[in-house]
Amino acid sequence: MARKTKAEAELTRQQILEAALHAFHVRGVSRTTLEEVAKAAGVTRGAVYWHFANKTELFFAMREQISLPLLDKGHSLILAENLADPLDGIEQSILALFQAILESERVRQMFEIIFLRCEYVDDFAGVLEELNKPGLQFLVDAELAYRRAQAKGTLRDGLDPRALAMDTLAFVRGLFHQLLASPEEREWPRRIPAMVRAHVALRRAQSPCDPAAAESAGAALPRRTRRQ
Amino acid sequence: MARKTKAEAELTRQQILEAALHAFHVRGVSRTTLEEVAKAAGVTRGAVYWHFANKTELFFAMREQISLPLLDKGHSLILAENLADPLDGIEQSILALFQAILESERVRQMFEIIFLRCEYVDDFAGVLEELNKPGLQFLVDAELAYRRAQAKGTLRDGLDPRALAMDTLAFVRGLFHQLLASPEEREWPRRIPAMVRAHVALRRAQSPCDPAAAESAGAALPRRTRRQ
DNA sequence: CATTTTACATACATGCATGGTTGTATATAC
DNA sequence: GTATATACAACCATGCATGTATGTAAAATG
Repeated sequence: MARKTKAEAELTRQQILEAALHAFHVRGVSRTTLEEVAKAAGVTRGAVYWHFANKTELFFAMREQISLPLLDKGHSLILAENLADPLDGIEQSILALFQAILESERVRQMFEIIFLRCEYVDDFAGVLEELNKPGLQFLVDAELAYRRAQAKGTLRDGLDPRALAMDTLAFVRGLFHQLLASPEEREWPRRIPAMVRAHVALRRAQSPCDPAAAESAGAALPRRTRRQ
Repeated sequence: MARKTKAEAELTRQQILEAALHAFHVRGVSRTTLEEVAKAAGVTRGAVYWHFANKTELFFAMREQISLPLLDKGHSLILAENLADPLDGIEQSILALFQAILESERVRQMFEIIFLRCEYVDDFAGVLEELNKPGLQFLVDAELAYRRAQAKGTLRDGLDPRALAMDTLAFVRGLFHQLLASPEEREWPRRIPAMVRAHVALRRAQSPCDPAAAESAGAALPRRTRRQ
């Protein structure tokens, strides 16, 4: 057919990416055919091969487009300056991540593809390291946040920031997978914020030997009003 | 060729399962060809099709054979009676799970296949529910264990057993995925037990206003001697 | 000992996904 | 305004994975 203008070409590129997202989500990465992607995007395989060298590059492009903004936001939230309590930064960044998944169909589908509909071998083995990088970044950021909280006295005594960071990372990752593995559960929007807050609350300092304070700080489902 | 005796047939069945484990691990489930499995097992595709209807059934059989014993062991450990502290049951069952992965190549490969080399669509969508079942079981068991600890006074005050169980499940699942995602890390054998013990230690009761006790109970890397 | 069933190996038919090639009409550069 | 690069569509060749059908020799059955 006729040649398209640059803007139109970019549009079909986006349509192909969007079609790939849905196709990968429904059929899994390896079973999806570029023919399916093309048809869903309203083009032929020729167009797909024009914009992307092969299925692997299409996958990487799709993933990158959706995940990069999320990582930036999380990183900036956790280490936000001028926080009354650095633990709030940890709490907020985790909450933001899960809210993004709960609110955006696209984001959730992308993560479902990455964690449940992709086989990490051959070309895709490299993605694993990519997936670890945000985790390592969170580990560093969280440890620093915990250390700041320790300095400010908002962290419980006797806890090691590094160990806490690893524990929190495991918690986030696990909750992540639980959410992705059972997306039909309608309680998540209420349950997840409660679990995240309970997780952080376990680590907050409590006035020693003050029963009232201990109760509010250690409660499993604290109804604290959000700061900031 | 010649017909084999029943014992020999069972042996080739096991060889096929073993070959499938390795093939799935190296090439991913969807990319592995039954021809590859057959060749690795020293038979032809005819033998594979004789013992298993198709790749899906082969996958299920492989998974079931390895995972069933693990689930039984974990369940019995967490709810073991006559424990001085029910929290030790939680700790021990989690430790046993990770030890199984760290010690057995077969077990680790099986989990890597399940979590990193399989796409959960079509025939395999049902596996997701299977994967959730152990989690739900652990949730029930852990909540009960936390409740028992609460009754015995070994649990910190102000904590909700149900919320704790969900938190611990998320922690275990997350640590699980971290371990599987970076198996080359040689520190896991030391790090994981420390993290598990630190996780449980955060929830143990501490004698209020006793600095010495608080320090030992809340320490991030407690060197407690194992009970039982 | 005759019959049947078992435990495979071998061969065949089918479909489909991939990658490459070619064609082409138009936007863009000069 | 001409030349060239662009943005695809259409066509083709190849290979490979699956499933099934058939062959077969020995074990199991009675």
